[in-house]
Amino acid sequence: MPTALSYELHVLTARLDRAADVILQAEIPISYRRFLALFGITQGATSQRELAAWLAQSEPSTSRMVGVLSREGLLAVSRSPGAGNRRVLQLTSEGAAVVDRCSTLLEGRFEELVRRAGVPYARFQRDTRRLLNQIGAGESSGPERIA
Amino acid sequence: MPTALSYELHVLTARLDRAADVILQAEIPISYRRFLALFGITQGATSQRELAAWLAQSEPSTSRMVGVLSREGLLAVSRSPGAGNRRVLQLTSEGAAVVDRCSTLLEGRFEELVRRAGVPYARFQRDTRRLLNQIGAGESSGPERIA
DNA sequence: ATTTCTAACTTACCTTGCTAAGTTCATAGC
DNA sequence: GCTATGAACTTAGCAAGGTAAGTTAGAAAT
Repeated sequence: MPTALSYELHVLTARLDRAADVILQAEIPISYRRFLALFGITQGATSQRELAAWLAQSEPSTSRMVGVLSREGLLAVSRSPGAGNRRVLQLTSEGAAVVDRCSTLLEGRFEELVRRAGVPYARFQRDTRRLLNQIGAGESSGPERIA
Repeated sequence: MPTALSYELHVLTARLDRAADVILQAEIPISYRRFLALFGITQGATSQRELAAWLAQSEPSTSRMVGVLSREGLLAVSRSPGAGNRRVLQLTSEGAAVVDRCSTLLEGRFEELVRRAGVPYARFQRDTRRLLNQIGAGESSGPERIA
């Protein structure tokens, strides 16, 4: 897929991620990826498997991320009896504060970028979602499972 | 930027990359990232710095990738006298064959996905490029420097 | 009650991204 | 000729992605 578009999409998201990292770390020592994991919990992911699906990543990666965030005191991990081997994920108050602060820092930044680029937000979003649905067809994972 | 769109873009490119990996490794033991590095050379990158710019990634990452590809015999690295510390990158015949084969495997796959999703390719590409130009404003790197 | 199955999670190991701090080669100034 | 500067690349070390294979807790089957 060295089609120009596919390559350009890759570069675009790589740059967006780095930009988000820079914005966050100017104020809080947290990476965008870690913020996203915490954010997923506020979006309804309550187990590691659900969080992995929301983040669209593998379970081992999510397991490690949960370990890191929990060791940093941003996340509480517990087991609820009678629920198999499942872990219950909850933000600590510190974790919730971090999510709030980060959300504020990033709030509107992307919309502003899209506006300055002269791209109609709704249209680009619709196109992106169509592609997501198309490529995700056949796989049951993804954010729609939770949201 | 936990804006829905920014998150969705991230998920989309992650899935595209994995899909490309699956397609390639079904036939050739090479990752999409390695293919992309080789492909960059066919697109005009002749030094590691240029390749890093084309791949929109850091020079150390590119340095390591070049080392790997050269150790695998896909890439020839040489110095040309009087050119500073610069390395000249060239595909070996095996490397060129790999690029050809991979290009064929991926050919049209992305366009097909876009078509099936009902998204107008040209429009989505134009939008993506506008966003790229906007976020890249101020940075001189990127494919346009070479292509 | 013990065995078996399944879901959820972990461990081990590798790839590949990044930054910060070195190294190397050629040129420019003295 | 010798030193300073700058460009290109490397080394070291960490972050975070992936797969394959292992573990654990409950449910199901006999």
